[in-house]
Amino acid sequence: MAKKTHMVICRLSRYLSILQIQRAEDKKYLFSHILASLAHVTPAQVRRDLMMVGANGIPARGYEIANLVRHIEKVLYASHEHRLALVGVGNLGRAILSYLPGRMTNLVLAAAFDTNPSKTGKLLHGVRCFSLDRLDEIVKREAIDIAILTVPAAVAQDVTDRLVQNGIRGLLNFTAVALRVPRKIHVEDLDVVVSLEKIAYLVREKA
Amino acid sequence: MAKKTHMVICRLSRYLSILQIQRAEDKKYLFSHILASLAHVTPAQVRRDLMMVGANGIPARGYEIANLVRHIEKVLYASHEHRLALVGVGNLGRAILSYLPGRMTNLVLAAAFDTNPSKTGKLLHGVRCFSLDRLDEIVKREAIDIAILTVPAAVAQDVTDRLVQNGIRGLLNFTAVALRVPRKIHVEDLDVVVSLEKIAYLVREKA
DNA sequence: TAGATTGTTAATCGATTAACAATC
DNA sequence: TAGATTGTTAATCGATTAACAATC
Repeated sequence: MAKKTHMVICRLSRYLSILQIQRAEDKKYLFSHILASLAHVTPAQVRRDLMMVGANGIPARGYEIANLVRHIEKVLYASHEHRLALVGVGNLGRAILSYLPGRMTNLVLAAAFDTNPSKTGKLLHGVRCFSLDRLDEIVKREAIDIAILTVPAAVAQDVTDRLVQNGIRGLLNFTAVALRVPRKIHVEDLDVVVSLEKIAYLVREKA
Repeated sequence: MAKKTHMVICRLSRYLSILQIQRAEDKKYLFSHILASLAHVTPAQVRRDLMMVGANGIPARGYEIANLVRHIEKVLYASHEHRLALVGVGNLGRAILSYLPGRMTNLVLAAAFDTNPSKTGKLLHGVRCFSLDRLDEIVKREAIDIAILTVPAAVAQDVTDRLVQNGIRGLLNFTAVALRVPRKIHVEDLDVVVSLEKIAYLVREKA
């Protein structure tokens, strides 16, 4: 299967939520141009994305929704469970902890880490919080393979190194730091300030 | 000036923070390949980005840091102030409110909105929180042109419509909803779940 | 000058778009 | 069949990479 870019994954995720609504309304088939208008993309884009995941439509009838959902879920959702850790239970970390549960399929928040003793040992939104000292031990024990990094910038690289050493393979980085990781590790940067600066830039340009 | 993509803006932002550290260490000039290694990109990439913002280097000496900072800031930071509103002071909204102040240049958080009466009227991290009923009035009065959307998915489109009607021109969308907006409005989607699903997908693919 | 840098140019790669033929 | 859809193909566009000439 070909590589999927962020945009494709993002669109597939969007299609899926639309399809589930359509299915709830007892529709069996859906035309690509209907799906396209609901997801705000072009019909051709929809068809290409769906071909990519291996789903075929029928001319004059469209795509079978149940079939489509199955195909998209196969690509989007892990066949096996991924186990996640959140490192850094500050304001942002807590917000993510409260937001995620129930919104993911086959992605399990298995642990949270923080240095603050007032947080460790507690259960936060159903997730056990451990001391950062125990990172190595817990990451291995819980077979965690993806981490969400919401620590202060100053310690971001150190924490990353420890995570990588203990077998982490994917990283969602909320810090503004350019993390240095081995090639095999996938890092996704998500900086709110950068996004806002980009929006401000585009707003000025379009004016 | 040509269009700048998200990646360019992201890199420029990264260069800037590195340059400011270098300047603090009293360095006057910096070679592109040094900057490149610090930002984890190729030297050619750095040079292209810097040419794009109109900065010129000197062979055998490199780029003058002060000059460079000026050029990047000119592109990255607004010449005039942008005023932001945050709509939806839930867990995520609060986290963003606490995170942003002091991290932005020429971007001012002018107001927050929520329906919950226990939050309205208060000052949250230095930002006044208003009732959602007063959205139209306040957005106009405060000349807000960019909004951060952290409301529940169910009301996202409604709130967006009201924001657009009152002159918002850029939108950072944290909801999973595909917002329908006029062409002139720039929407940036930032969905944590989608990012995690992408990471999980890439982790599986690389395995 | 020699060496290491810079800016420039053409080539590559990926994703998107547009035009077309095939299908029910 | 006719009409509206689908899959396929070639063309376009943008960003990145690689190779080169110019500069201090």
